[in-house]
Amino acid sequence: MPWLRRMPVSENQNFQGETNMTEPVRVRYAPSPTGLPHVGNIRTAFFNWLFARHNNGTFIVRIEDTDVARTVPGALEGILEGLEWLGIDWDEGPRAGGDFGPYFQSQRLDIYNKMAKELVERGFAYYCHCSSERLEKMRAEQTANKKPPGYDRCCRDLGLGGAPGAVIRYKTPLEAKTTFHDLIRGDVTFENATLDDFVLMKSDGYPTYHLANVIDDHLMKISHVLRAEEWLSSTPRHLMLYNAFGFKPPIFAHLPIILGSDRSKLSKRHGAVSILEYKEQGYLPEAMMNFLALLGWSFDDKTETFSKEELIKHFSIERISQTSAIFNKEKLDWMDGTYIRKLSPHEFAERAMPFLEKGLPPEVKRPLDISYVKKVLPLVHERAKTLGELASKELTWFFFIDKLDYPAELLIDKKLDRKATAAMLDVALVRLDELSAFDADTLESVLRPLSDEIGVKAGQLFGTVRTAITGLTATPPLFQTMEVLGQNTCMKRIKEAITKLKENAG
RNA sequence: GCCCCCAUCGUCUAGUGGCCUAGGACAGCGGCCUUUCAAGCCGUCAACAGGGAUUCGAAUUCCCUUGGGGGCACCA
Repeated sequence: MPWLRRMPVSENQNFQGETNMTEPVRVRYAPSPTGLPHVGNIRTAFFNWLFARHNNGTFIVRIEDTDVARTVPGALEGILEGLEWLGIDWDEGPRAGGDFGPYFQSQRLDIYNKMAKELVERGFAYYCHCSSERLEKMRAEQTANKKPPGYDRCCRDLGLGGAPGAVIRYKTPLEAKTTFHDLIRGDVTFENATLDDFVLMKSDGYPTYHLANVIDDHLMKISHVLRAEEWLSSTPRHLMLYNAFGFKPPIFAHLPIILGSDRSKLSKRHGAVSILEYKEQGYLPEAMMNFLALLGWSFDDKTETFSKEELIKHFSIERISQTSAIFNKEKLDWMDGTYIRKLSPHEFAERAMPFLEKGLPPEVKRPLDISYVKKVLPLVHERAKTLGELASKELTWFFFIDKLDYPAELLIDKKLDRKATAAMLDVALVRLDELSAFDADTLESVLRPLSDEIGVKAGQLFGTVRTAITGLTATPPLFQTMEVLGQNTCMKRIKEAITKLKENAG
């Protein structure tokens, strides 16, 4: 009975990940509320969720709030908001409850305390009275002498008792190896001698991640631990703890890390790293989900588009890549564009509205005129990569603002001069004034022949009118744009353009 | 410095000894369409890090080198 073992093990430990499918799949996402929900973290949560859903298992959110100093107010809410935005729901955890709670580690302190003490009593751990100053100095010397930094085991055999300021350390076996089977990386072996006596309980009475995560994963009956690769090197420590406690370890799978464009771990300087930033920028959650799924996982040699249901259906750990992946924002943009284009006009309007309300200049009257917006939106639907950029100068401002701001030169075609341009607009103005209908077809039937009449190419005339009407050279189709803008606005803007040309003529 | 992981187009990847003169996608480039911009369609550029070994045969197996990443806290 391993539970009764009194001395640290010294024989080689082998932990083969038995895929015992008779046990229910229970996986967890265990964020620490120390900052915004990083896309890398969320991707880990997402893969856990996919694995749970694929196997009809349970997805648990557990909050690892054991670092009092680093806890950030609002971080927890942000993390949950990020999950909810993507449509990742959890069966147990904050707000959801469950039979294995509490799901906040800060509320489980007595458990960790009791179990850590038990480890001390049974000879697997010991109290350490070393001050942080001493440890810092020790580390500095080790680094200076190019030695691997690590606790020098000063208190290991002193048989010290608990005291204020003391910590509990694990008595790492000095010999032998720890081997385990990782579902993504195969067998991984560490020499125990390369591991130091790590801290289990901090002096403030909180457990370290190593202790708390092992105890909770066991108590919460976690079957598989899918976590980022940065945890790979602390897995042997966890295994030693499972062994010391006599717990059966879960099956491990260490996910590839997401990198920034310079191949280092994705961080702030690479741009947006919080999933909520993407929400605010108007990316579609379903596109984000699809994109994230393909960062480190693939289905076959050609499928790029997956609905949530398809992802759940096809997801498997075997198809997770072993290689870290660079976050390719260009591809995200493309994918988001494809999802936007698939939206029905109604749904597009529905989802775009909040972004227009937020992003259009303040002088535009709120609330926006919905029926007008619904006329504008189809013209920009296939041009937007995100909902957020819908409310940009380039895409929609000119539909809503009163006064256009652009240089007169923009009106003038390369092969024409200022005078000819003004003359062209003069004629156009007259023709448009005569119109009783102002729809795209009518407009084309009037303006297209006009170019012949004036002796310019259609594109030259249209280009100048386009700029006069929108202040831009790249816009949705001219006649449809004019139809939406209406006769009055178009006439007014052409007049303003003519004035602009004549004013600066000298 | 020590430990661990990884290595196919610029990027995400397919590829589990012969189907590979290496496939797809994004980006790039060229073209078509066209009133501009998009979208769409067609085409094109572009990779098995290097060296050994195993084998009739290696992107696929093994070893070494190199390169990249991660870890080495009273942080998670």
